[in-house]
This record gives sequence, structure tokens and C-alpha cells, in this order.
Amino acid sequence: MLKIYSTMSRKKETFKPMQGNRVKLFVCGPTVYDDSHIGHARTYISFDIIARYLQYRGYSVFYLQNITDIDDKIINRASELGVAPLDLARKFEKRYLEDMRALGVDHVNLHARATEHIPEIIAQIETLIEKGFAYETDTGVYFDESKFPDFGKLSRRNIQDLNIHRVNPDNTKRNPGDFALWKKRDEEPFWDSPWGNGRPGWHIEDTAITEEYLGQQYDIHGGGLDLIFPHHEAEIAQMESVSGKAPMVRYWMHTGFLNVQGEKMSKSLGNFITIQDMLEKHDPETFRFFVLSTHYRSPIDFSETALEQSKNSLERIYKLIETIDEALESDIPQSNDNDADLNDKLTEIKKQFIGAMDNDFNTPKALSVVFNYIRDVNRELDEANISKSILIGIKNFLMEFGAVIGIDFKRRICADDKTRDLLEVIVEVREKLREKKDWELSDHIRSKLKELDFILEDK
RNA sequence: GCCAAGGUAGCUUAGAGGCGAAGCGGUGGACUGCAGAUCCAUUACACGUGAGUUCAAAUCUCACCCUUGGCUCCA
Repeated sequence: MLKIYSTMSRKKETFKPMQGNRVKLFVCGPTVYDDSHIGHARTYISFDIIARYLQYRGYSVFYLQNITDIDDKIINRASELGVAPLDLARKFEKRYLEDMRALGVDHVNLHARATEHIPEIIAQIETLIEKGFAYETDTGVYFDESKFPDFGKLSRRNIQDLNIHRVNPDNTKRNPGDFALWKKRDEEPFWDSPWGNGRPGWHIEDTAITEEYLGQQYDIHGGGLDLIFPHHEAEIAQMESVSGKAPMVRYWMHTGFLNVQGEKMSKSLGNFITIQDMLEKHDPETFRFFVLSTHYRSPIDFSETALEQSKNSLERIYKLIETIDEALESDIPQSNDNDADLNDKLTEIKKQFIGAMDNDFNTPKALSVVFNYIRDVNRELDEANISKSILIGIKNFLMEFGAVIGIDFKRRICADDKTRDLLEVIVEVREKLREKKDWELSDHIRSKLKELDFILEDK
């Protein structure tokens, strides 16, 4: 039975989709004004694994993500660079999508741009005005926080506290905490609206997009911890006011922050790492493993040593797959007396794996289950007490596990055909030397190959 | 100030009243010409401090110490 921790209740709740086994999942996408960083990667890998696991458990998942391609940050950055805001947004959207592909994050079914949903945004704002939740001033249209008493229910704050902290109150607003639905602007880019030229506020694009594709109520809404307030709070206020229905979503899921060597990642500290920077030094698989070795809600600390540990741990799984493949090509028996026991064991491990993941996607626990099993399998292999039929079952399980965490354990071979042929020749020659017990020269070849990043291991 | 999350072996992380965790790393052994991988053993009487509840506390309660984060730019 799958349980999901919901930020709304601050408890693990039994997961039950609104509609049979269909899961409607929305995760807040990036504002595309700069390259994505490894914190984004953490969040989107986490939700990628969550979507994958839901599918593994038999749910039919529709995973929707917005692209915020109109926003003050985009406009500011574009004017610094002297380019058109929408051109800048397209450029970074493209880079974002490339980064995600490189990381194996590929379970989003639909990306929806804010600027392609202006009519839906305007319609929602009109409804909010009609229902008395929003009002127009000289500078824009604002959501009237005082009309939505539930404001703050997700972040557990009260409106009084919030009003103290408002930094630059727009003095046309009724309450300091009221937030913009529509900003009246005559500078590009702007769209025509019932309130004149302008552009949407920050929060409205998500509710317009989710209402369009998922409806007024849906199953899971995800994002980084930093979005709880004010972004998700504003979304709830907008959507529940528009629809008159609550809750807007049944499960609110938030990922913890990624820190760099114990500190928050920020440009001023000089520890800001983009996904592209990170991928120059590390495999995407290593980074995915690093992400899933910590629970998605906990903070995770990025460091070179942590990545090194992840790389080495991951190696253990690759190694076992290789060993199994070799065993399958050898002349071990198709089946033996030990099969029944080992089959039971495998069934038990699968159960434990599902048990771990069903507990709010506890990937570290799932890993420990898998690693425990790997040691057992290695022992059986060492004792040569295992049949082909069992090995096939084990390999299938490992590959299935890989599919859930988004890592293909079939090792990628990067070398081209010619290089591979050349390596074959070298290995063959070295084998001859070893037959002649010319250890000095064969060790020399092995160490030279290692300098070129080819690891040669004798049986 | 207000609100969170956390302090578990050398490192990274799970667990959340009884059955002593997983990986990485170190050391020793088996195997190997050597190395690597693998296995075994060990590092390891693990749970921030002090009190309390309990037959039983890493887990519950209280106090305290420390760390990090949020408080309308944020994944």
C-alpha cells in the first residue's frame, strides 16, 4: 500500500487517486532565464523516479510540467543582455530540456508554456474578479488575500505575520499580502487583456495550465520546498476560489534542498553549479544514484567525495550484472536443487523493495534492500551454486530496479568499432605474454591502458 | 523575532519503543603470477548532552547544546 507524505497534513497518507488507477501529476517547472543548476536536477530526478515508480506499481501516470517563460527575471536578464525576452526564454527552455534528457529525466508527458495559455490565464482572472476574489487597480489585477481565509494553510502561516514582511508594497493594493494576477505593462512583451496591455503575475500560469489539462482538482502537485510559500499557497487561493472546490490537490509533495558542501548554493558564494558543469565531471548515472541515496524530502549535500562514493557504489551493481552475463554464457546448469530457495528469496526481496518504495518513496531503504541482496547473490555465485534460470530472474529484477531509478545497468560502451578492434588485439597479445609468464610486460600493458582509462581485469 | 529540518561508526545515508543498518573508505584473510572484482573477518559495545516515562528508549517526554534552512527572487 503506497503512502505519500503530504505537506498539507504533514503526515504520510495512503495514496488513492481520484480516478481509478489514473494519476494526475503536476510538478512546477523552471523559470527559463538561466541555465538550470544541480538543485533543479535534484528535484526533477526525484519526481522522475516517483513517476517511474507509480508506473511500476501499475498506475497510469499523466505527468504535466509548466515552463514559466514570462516573468520579471526573464525580462531583466534579457534587457541586461540586449535580447528579446521571449528569445531568451526559448534559449534556456531548450537548454533545460537538453539537461533533463542528459540526466535521463524523460517521464514528463507534456510541457506547457505560460505564454501559450494567456487566454486561460485571462479567463481565470475574470472569474476571480466576478466572484469577488480579485480587484483591479491602476497597476494591475490583484488577488484579495482577505477574501480567502484559508490562505497560509499549506505553509502554516497566518496573514498577519505575512503582512509585516512585505518588502515593496504597491500602494494601490488593499492588503500588503495581495499578489498580482495581471501586471499592467506597455513594454514588450505584453498581451491584450480586459485590463489593457500587460502580462500575467507569477502564480496564475500554473493554475491556468493545470485547470486546462488536469481539471480543477487532481492528485499530486510537486515542487521544491522553496515553492511552498508563496507560490503554492497562491495557487491554492486562486484555484480553490475559481472552482469553489477544495482541495485543489490531494497530495502536496516537496523536495528538500540541495546544498553544496554544507552551504546553500548561490551565485554570491561562488558555489553555483549548473547541470552542464556537473556533467562535465560526472556521469548522469552517478548523479542520479547520488540523488536517490538520500530521501527526496531531506536536504542533500553535494560534494566531490559524495559523488565519488556514489560512483563506487553504483559500480557494484554494474559489476554484478556483468558477472551474471558471464555466468549465463558459461556452462552452469539450467536449473538445480537450489532453485526453489533462491526463487523464494527473490520474491522476498521484491516484496522488500516495494515495501521500501511504498513508504513515501524511500529510495535509500530500497537501495539497502538491493545491496543486501547483491551480497547474497555474489556469495551464491562464488559458491557456484546457482542455475541459469535463477540468474535470469535476478537479472530481470535488477534491470527492473534500474528502470525504476532510471539507470540502465547495461554498461554503455563508448568506444567506436575501430578502437574496440584495436583493444581486442592488445588484449590478445597480452594473453600470449601471460601464457609465457611475462608478467612484467603484461603488467606494463595493463597499467598503460589504465592511464588511458581502459580498465583491464583478468579472470 | 517567528517557523521548519536535523545531530546515527572515518565518510554518506536509512530506521523510529524490543530483533544491532546499507553503501563508501581503512585494516587483515581467502582467491589470484600480481592487481582488480568477489567472499569472509575487522574497524563497529552507532545513535548530540542531561534527566524522565517504560519490563525495555537511537526511537516517547522535558530541558539544554550545536548545525542548517525558510520568513513574498528561488527547484
